[in-house]
Amino acid sequence: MLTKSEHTKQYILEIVAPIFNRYGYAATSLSDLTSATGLTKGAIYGNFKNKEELAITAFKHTVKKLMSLIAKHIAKSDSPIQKLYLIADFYKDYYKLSKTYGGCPVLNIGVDANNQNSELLDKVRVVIERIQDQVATIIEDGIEAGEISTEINAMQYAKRLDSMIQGAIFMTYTMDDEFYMNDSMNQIEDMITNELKA
Amino acid sequence: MLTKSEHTKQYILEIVAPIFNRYGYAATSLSDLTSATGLTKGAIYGNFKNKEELAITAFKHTVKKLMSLIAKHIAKSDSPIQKLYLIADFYKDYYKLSKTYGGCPVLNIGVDANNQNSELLDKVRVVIERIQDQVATIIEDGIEAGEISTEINAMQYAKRLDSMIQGAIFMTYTMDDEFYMNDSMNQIEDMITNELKA
DNA sequence: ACAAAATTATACCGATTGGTATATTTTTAC
DNA sequence: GTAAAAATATACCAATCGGTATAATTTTGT
Repeated sequence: MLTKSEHTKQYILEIVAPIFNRYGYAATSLSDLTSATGLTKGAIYGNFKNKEELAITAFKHTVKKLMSLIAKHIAKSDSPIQKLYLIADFYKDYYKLSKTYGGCPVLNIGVDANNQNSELLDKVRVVIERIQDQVATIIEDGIEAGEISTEINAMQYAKRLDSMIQGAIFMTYTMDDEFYMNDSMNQIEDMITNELKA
Repeated sequence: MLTKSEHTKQYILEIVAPIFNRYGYAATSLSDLTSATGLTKGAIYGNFKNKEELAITAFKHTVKKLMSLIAKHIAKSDSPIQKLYLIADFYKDYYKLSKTYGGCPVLNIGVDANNQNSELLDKVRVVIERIQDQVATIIEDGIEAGEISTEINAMQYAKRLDSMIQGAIFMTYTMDDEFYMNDSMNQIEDMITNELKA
């Protein structure tokens, strides 16, 4: 059974994570968090050392949820190349989905933390590397399974896909226009079909 | 001849623009600006109505400079398709270049202003649309000149290129790794050669 | 050179910032 | 049920926030 403070901790994260994600670290004040949670500074500082630790934990909290969702989506197929198509498919709904969490944490916190909060930036980098490793592993599995051309450099291709996805997320959010996400995912599907397929 | 306040205004923008660009609107305080410029609040508020107007003017200031640089680079050729190659070439040096200005203003201010400062966000959108219009015009010129396939939807392709470029900028900055920019520009060059060319 | 005008510096405003010490309340263990 | 412990609320801290009124300085036109 979870302790009382463990419940409060989760409750705080649930409320606070989208706020940090949406407004950024500096633009989020403690009073924003107390008024959103209905708790006082005493409760928050009793559960988190300071604002920075809270922001870092909140970032991890959101990433964990989103990673779990995409993992579940990818699991719909055992075929490596189908998993790649499923990644593109997942991101077609990503705008609506990530809005729930205050936007894409990798994009938002990545830009926000750059030249600002080296600890947070470090966490973002770790997440990006983990995502790319997972995609690269899928590609390597596809090569081994004979589904994907042996000419493909798995890690390079994973980075390329990641870069395209992040660009699509940025454009979709900034212009409030899903064209970018849809077009980019169509492009990625074409790449899988025309460049990756063995 | 420029008036005294016109000189001061330009001096303030020169110093202040990279700071807003790097740290974002909320994380930049007036005291950051006074200590960086060596001026006092009196001087700054004598030349700009408030912090927001200063941030907006600073954003326009940086964009104007960068747009002028890329325009000069593109002007090296009269051929539309060569202009597209020159755009890719320009961005190969963009990381080092934009660092001088505190990063890419479209990316940084775009993310920073989203759900935060609607006036600034609006300016970012205008800039993005202007850039895309210019690229689309080059593509259309290329189609008319018989250099580019008539199958190409100019505006759609301009948006696609823009999205890829912004993704590369984000990844390059966040990971502090120019691989992303180089790889994306190579990819764009391949697209020009294999998809666009008539 | 001098007065008028424009520009910049100083001093101050109330509000808010992140954070803490302590008091109060709630939960836990027996 | 009660005392100890844990968790939350309250009250307060110095520092800083954006902004302004006014004083001092500098530039301008003659």
